[in-house]
Amino acid sequence: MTRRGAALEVAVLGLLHDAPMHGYELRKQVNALLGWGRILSYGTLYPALKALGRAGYVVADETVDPEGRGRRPRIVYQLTAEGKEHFAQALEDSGPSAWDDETFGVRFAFFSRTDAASRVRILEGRRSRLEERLENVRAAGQRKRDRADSYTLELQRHGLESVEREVRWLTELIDRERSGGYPDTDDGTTETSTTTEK
Amino acid sequence: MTRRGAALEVAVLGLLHDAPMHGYELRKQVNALLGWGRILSYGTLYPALKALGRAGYVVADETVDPEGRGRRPRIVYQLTAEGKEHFAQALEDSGPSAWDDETFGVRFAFFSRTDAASRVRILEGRRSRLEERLENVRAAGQRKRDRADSYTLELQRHGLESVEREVRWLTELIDRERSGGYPDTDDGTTETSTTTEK
DNA sequence: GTTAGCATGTAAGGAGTTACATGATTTT
DNA sequence: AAAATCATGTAACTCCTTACATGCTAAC
Repeated sequence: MTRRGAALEVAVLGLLHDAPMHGYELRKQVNALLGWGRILSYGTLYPALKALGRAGYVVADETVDPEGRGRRPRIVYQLTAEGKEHFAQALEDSGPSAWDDETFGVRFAFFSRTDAASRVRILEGRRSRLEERLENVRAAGQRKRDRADSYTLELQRHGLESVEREVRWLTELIDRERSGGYPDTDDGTTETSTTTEK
Repeated sequence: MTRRGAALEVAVLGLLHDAPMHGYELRKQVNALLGWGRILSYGTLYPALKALGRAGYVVADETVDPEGRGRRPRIVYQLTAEGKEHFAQALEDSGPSAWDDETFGVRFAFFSRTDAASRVRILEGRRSRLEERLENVRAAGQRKRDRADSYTLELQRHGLESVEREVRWLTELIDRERSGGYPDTDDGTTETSTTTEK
């Protein structure tokens, strides 16, 4: 299956895994994570939270009056055990859906919770995806059927360079992963045992 | 107005302006233009062409049997006078909608049909948009409420560098536009000094 | 002769935005 | 006192993808 809208779900689950939060705060964190232009609206977030609740992955606690004052009660969401389980499983998925433009960033942001083997698979998958694109664009550049004024060419040149740059970045990261450059994840949630065989 | 789905419309109109085409060919050209990942489906293209037809911007000619052989008739679309008019007007729009991630590339691709003043406005608008983003991300980096493991940091660093790189690219292009055989007209936005600090 | 590419569409649905609606709290 | 920001949602709509449906033509 690997549904398409997985990016938001993973982001929300991951952030709530870090710490329980209410919607307003969550939105800001998600925007920082997905960031770079796309801004998540409440019209997406709240329904998504409800769906996550129906699925049993989060629970909504209406925290009344945090400190003694008459503060408006805010609805704080937190992960259930099922939610943690589901998140862990989502992080294991290192297939094509993890290489998408939209998804990759989020998956990368939670790499410290992802096992090293999956990390390398995702990075390599992403790299081949980009190399494939380069291949196509370069091939298209050969056969001259397409429009080729100087601006289109300039745009293509810049795009090509950007992608090449990201490929080099990925290569560096892969090398670093292989040589164990990153400190190993040691948060409490080390898939202690039993869990999740497919 | 400035509808959101303008990118596809401008792309189609612009490509048909270059030369009449049938849908299948058009799709490939649009993909080359919008390219870099997103692939346009027929489910989007054909309804869009119908809508453009209803709006009076294109006409569909069913070319029967191009050469003598019993070839399947293909439906060739071409711009009407209204379509050309509408396209020209769309190219004049150098407001915020032309600075979007999705739109900017398409608008840039048709710069050779855009007048020089609009070109500069679009490039500058795009640049300020990106600089605004940099500002926000850098500010967010200061206050340490957000998650900050090494991977998130690495992602942010790379994103920052990419955007900075695009800003430099835009600056080069703007300089080139200004010096490129264009007498310094009184286009209102004279920031001859002051800029680029900060 | 069968696979790959050419060619044109429709129907259903997903993912998200905008605009609407409402009100409390904090800062200036 | 006003403005900004906090806080939570709903309804309508748009853009686009996926999957379906159909059939021709070129190449291997």
